[in-house]
Amino acid sequence: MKDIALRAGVSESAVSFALNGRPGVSPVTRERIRRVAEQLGWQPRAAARALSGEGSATVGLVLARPARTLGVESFFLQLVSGIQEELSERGLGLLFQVVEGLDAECATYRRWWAEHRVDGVLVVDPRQDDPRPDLLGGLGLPAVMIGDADRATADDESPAVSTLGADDAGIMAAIVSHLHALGHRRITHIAGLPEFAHTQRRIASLRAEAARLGLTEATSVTTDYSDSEGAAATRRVLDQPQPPTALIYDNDVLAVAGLAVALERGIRVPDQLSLVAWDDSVLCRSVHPALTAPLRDTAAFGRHAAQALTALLDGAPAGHTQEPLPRLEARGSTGTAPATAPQEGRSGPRQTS
Amino acid sequence: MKDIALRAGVSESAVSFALNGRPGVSPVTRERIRRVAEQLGWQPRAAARALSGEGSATVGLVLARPARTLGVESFFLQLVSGIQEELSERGLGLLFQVVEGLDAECATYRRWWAEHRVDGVLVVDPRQDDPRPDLLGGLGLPAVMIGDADRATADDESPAVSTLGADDAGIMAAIVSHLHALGHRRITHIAGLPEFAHTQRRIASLRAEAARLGLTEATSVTTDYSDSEGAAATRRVLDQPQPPTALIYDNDVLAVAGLAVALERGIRVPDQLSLVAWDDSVLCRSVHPALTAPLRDTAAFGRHAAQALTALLDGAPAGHTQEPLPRLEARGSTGTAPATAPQEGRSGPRQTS
DNA sequence: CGCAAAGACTAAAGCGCATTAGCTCTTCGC
DNA sequence: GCGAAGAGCTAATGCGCTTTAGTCTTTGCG
Repeated sequence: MKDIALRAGVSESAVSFALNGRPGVSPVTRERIRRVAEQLGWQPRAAARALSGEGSATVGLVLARPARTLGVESFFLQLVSGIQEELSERGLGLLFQVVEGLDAECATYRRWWAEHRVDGVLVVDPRQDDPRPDLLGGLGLPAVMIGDADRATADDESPAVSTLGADDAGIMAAIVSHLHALGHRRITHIAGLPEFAHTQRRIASLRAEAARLGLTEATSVTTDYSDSEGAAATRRVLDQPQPPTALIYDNDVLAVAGLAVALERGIRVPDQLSLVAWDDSVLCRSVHPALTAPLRDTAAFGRHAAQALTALLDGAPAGHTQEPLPRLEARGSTGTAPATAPQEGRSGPRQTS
Repeated sequence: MKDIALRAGVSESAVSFALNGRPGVSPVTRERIRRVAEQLGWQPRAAARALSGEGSATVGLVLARPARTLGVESFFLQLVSGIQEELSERGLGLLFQVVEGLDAECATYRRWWAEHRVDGVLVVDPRQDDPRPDLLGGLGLPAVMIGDADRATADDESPAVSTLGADDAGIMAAIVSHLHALGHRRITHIAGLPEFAHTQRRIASLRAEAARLGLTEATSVTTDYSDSEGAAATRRVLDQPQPPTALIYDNDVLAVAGLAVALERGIRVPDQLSLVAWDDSVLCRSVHPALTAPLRDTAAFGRHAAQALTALLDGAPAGHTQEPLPRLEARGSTGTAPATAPQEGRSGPRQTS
């Protein structure tokens, strides 16, 4: 910067003014300085900038999931990819951290805050009684809860925390309607981790929809999102005396694992059993039969989250944004329910080809 | 820090010395300062630290893949997870960026370097005639090429660039041996992007192994790693007059897509066709039949990469590390080759159940 | 014509830490 | 007993940028 000032024959302050669009330099001087800076390929040093008032030009994202379930869902990289699109435009960096649990996640926020390493954070996997909005609100660290949050908390206490909602209820309604229209009356929902708020919302939505449609046999079982628990839960459910004719899985991995169990048992999909995956992904399209799934635009979701955060960083008040309802793409894994003979024993599990 | 100095009754310098383990303070004073600092929950501000000589305590990782193939492989998140384990211990942050292409990737390195935003970078997907080692070497930005690199370049020009090699040749040899032992004589390799160095190495290794074993029909076709190209390539290969009896896929997504094609055509796996996936993942274990795959410890791979980088940051000379050869896990997708009747027309494709 | 106000620019302070030079007091060696 | 050495600490400087408080010049207007 000193160089630029020297070569342009002005003071360092003038350079700073010129390059940051501040008033105090004539248009002609400004242009001259701009040219010199560009010629020298100058870029402000991030640390210096951060030290003198500006933020760190970085937002944080921490992923707290057991290692076992990491890296299986397409969801996160898609989300991050969308987040980046928005952040890059604003010249913001993304500080990324993978940790084991919630405590470590909170510790990470505290550290980032203390070190002034990030200007804000994006928070995923909202939970029931989530301590994070309060924590972040208390620290005054701008944040966006991705995938909704307890509204009660969000409203009162933490004006720095925005929320971005996915329409879990709407999606669940669409799925259940789809299955109901195909004649399914016994539906089981293989859900994810019970401590996640969206898991609870989905479970509640299933119950509500079932009530609305008069379905008496619509239940949810929770898993840890891992393939092994997905397979185990599927086995358990299919072993019931009156197994369901349709299964709803909370993510693609669970669904694929479930599909494998069905194939392994010689159960024909979708003739004998219909499957729905909550998240669409390459996975859902790759397996045979392809899995019916809601077509969420995850990258857009990430983009919107990043937008909500940048708005917050610009001083806008915290708010709530709702994602539009995605379309449910019917694929090969869902079909008309098998003829409902009252004595269902024969079409149950254990049909080894 | 001023606070700490005040409360401990010493100067700021003493605090700095004490907290950074520098000589110049008595043990008892040091302990007192430590206690006060802890009590106040003090953390050095990252920007200030970076400004005064220290590095930015951050390393960068940029992912340059077409959006289509993003977020499908478990590989990356696993890798990142391993990287983090190592970095966290050293208090280093990970700045993460997703871009569309190689040019954007290089631009990102330049910007990070100019802004002093990172102390070093981890580079994935080495390519043929890769411009990145030279670029990074030229900038003097410490870097680790993950998954080997052109040794020629690495040796001479860029003393700041280490390489971490995966034993592609060894894995390919193991796979081919496995298939050969099962009686397979016609093998096709559905590879990834041809511009990646490891793709070329795998192709070359297949050729070498085939020559060694006297296989005349061992070929490779390249794809962009996407499920659609994986499926398309599989169809094309199976449509040949003398289709192969075994397919080797360069990642899990390709393999799963290929498996779906086989199932769709009613080709029994592994009775009529054996499949091998290069990367193991939940995916490979979830589908039915489960896919034979080499059990690479991807998290360890990431850990080692991070270790190589921290070594570099500590001033160690650049070097090359080699990952151990992973074990090939035989699963349901590989079996003995179908009886090789000279007239093979019947067991070809188009067997609709 | 004189004075105020606006415009263009510079000097200097400060952000929070690390570091170097310097200062004081004790201890040791001869 | 006196100088040197060293331990324990403080004062001051600098990192590269932003920003505030000026300085100087020009312009407008009564």
